[in-house]
Amino acid sequence: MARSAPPVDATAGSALVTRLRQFIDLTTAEIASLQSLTRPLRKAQPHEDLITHGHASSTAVLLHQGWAIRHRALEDGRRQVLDFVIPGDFCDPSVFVTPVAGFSLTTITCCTWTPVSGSALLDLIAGSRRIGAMLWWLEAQEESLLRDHLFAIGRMNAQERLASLICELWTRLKNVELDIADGFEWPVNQEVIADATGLSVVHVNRTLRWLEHEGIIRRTGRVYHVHNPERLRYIAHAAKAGIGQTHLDPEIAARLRCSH
Amino acid sequence: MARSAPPVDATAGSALVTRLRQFIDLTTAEIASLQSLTRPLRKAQPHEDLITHGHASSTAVLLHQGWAIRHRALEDGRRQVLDFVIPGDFCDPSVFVTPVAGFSLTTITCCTWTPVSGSALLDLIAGSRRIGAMLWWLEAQEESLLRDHLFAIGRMNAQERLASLICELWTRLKNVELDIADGFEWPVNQEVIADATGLSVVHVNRTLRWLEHEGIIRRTGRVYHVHNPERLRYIAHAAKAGIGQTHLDPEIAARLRCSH
DNA sequence: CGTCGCCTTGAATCATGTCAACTACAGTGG
DNA sequence: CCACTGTAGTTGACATGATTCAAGGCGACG
Repeated sequence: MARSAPPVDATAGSALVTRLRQFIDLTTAEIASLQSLTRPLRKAQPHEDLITHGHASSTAVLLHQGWAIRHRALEDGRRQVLDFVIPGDFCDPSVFVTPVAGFSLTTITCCTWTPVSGSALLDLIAGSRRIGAMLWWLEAQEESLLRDHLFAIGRMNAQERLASLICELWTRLKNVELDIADGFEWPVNQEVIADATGLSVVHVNRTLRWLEHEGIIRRTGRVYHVHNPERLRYIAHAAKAGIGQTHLDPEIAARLRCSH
Repeated sequence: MARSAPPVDATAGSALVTRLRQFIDLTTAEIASLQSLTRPLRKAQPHEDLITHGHASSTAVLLHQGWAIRHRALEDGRRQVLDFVIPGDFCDPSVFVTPVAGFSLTTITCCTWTPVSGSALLDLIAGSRRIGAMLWWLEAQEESLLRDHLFAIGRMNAQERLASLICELWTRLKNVELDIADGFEWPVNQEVIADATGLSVVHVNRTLRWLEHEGIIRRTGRVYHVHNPERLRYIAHAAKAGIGQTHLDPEIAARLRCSH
């Protein structure tokens, strides 16, 4: 409530604002602050490294458009995709305190993004405690995703892993792209999915076909339609795991409202 | 350099200070601040929940003595240990912005710990930007561990997983208990290890015996001795993965030194 | 019309899981 | 002192989910 914010336009940088506004009323000043995180606006082609594993990375990355992955590889070719980075993701602020990146951040489609330096981050936080808390909250969400992912890979079988990954992405995308209904484009090949789920390409293929055969999802190229959301969530154990629950506590939201 | 801090006594609360002092020169004031995080001092028996999955948890937990695990379970009994919590671990500050815990924090030995509220945390940060950065750094380390763990479970075989877990714990313990040489007590049964590595108890047993048979480790009860550190690190791919690299960047340390 | 990337499928193989039994040891109560 | 119990570690035999290898299909592209 309070003073309601102006409608968000479709320019680059709106993804983070779109995402936050679903949970918090942002003031115009706050929106302006956040929009400052669109400068400088960088464009990247697919398969560009925005952060490289083992290299110094002095800035965090705010993604506005496109898809990217965070991943780490061994010399022998084995690779693990740690998570998928979609518009509105802030990846990863803590780079400020770590001298060397522990992973690579690589685009998989054309992207627009903004590098955010540690000092810019500190200024932003100093300027508004609420924004500081929001950033903190974003990072907590990211960590929560990482834990979900760890559980899935450690203790779930192929079907459950795929189901929970699809569930997760679907939900996250709905937070930043409001027009998403029952389907979304997942612009990655099955090798990437394999590396994300800790499975082999062949088995990912089989399992996707199984999900399709069961009428749980439909696929057209790389567009995934969730045909039976209930069953998908059931298989994914999403009631418990639930990224869907990642909302901001009303009480905390209220606290954010008080502190200026 | 500067004004050197007084020797740390062996009272509860020193674990965090010990850990930080290996990377940063702490002023007496800072040590005092950090020591304030020992009140109230709580004691817990083994198998007590300090945080319960799905419940509200309004405070973070700073562990002084003992071992704990963060874990999450499914109704059907499957469980994943997300990480091991040892003295000096701050677990987990972001609880302040999340209404419901996404995991349980359970002691496995007798512990001493301190609950830290969000406001206490904010006061601490407000009091000293350097301490704020240190806390941030601690959280970054924790996230880094989570990523290592994810890689291990997703892409490594049983031997590599066990090796990297042992490597990790050994290194972390050395940061808080300076008298550790080539061995440490790991006070968990093999079921916990199985849940941490995503393996079955039986296979954990076989793999531990294999590590022992190869002369890489020795075990006496739950005391683990690293007999061939080089080979252990080689198997764990620890050169790349390396928690060992988790040092504070000199440049960043310097920056911390400037900001008061 | 050949090549390339990706998806798909079958068959063989392997790492790991499951089931079940046995050992060792500590505690407890008679 | 013994019998009983429970927890944890250990081991073998077998089952199976997932990997690997290998081949074919299919569309995009030059």
